[in-house]
Amino acid sequence: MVGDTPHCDYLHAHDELVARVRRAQPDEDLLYDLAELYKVFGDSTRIRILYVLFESEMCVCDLATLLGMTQSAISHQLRVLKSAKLVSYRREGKTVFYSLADAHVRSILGQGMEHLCEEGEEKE
Amino acid sequence: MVGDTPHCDYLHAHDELVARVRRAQPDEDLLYDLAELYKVFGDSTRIRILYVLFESEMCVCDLATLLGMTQSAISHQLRVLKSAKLVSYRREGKTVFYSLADAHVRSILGQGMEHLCEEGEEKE
DNA sequence: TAAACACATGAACAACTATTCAACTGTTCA
DNA sequence: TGAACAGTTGAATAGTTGTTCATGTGTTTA
Repeated sequence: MVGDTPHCDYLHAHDELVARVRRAQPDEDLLYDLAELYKVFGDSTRIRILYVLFESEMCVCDLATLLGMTQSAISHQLRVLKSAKLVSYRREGKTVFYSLADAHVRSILGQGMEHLCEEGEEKE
Repeated sequence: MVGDTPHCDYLHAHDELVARVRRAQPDEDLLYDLAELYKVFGDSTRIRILYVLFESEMCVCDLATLLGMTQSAISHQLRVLKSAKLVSYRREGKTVFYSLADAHVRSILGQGMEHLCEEGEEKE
């Protein structure tokens, strides 16, 4: 799958650097899982759901109404959020209430928002 | 595009909540951009690139060697990272060195990793 | 100037993903 | 029990995306 990798002429000059960096890399599987986690945040429907739940727990139907989408679409996305452990839920009769799973979700969203809002300010 | 949205029977009972939450929502475009930002993190090749740059600035060729991929693939992904302002670069002769753009990138990666590593511990 | 090198880019293809539609749970209440 | 409701799920489809291959750009050096 890898084939012949490129090889810049002065790579040997960087050999030590490359080796050091390689040793410092986290486990490949961990990085894969990390990407999978961010992939979950990388959809505007899911982000909107998270931001609604940021304010209050809510049932599927109200979420659908609020976001102007079908229950089915919302439910599919909640499934993704649930399996990434970003939301939790409780059942109350026919209704299922979803809420944010933990504080990490809030802080991840916060960091991302900060990055967005500070763009264009830091070059001088 | 929206069609008829669902409407659970007791929605009227939640009207106030729904209205309050709706007012608290960030601008739709902002949430879209936020999702776009996370989408950039949501690919294992790009995550691996970021984690390499976490350790040291590096040229495209060394990145390709380190990750066992073609220059072209890396270059395409660097383009994505660049336009999301997650990496910056400097030219030195024929070579282009890439590095992490700012501290946000580090802290976003850190939060994500924390979330991953704490999974399974918080249920009791 | 021409060749060699590091990198960027456009088109094409394969793999993935979000939404829709239809059918299916599980709960309530008449 | 059975109808109505809230939510879930599977299959299908349209849209998106990552990699590859071929080519193009910009820099160095012979």
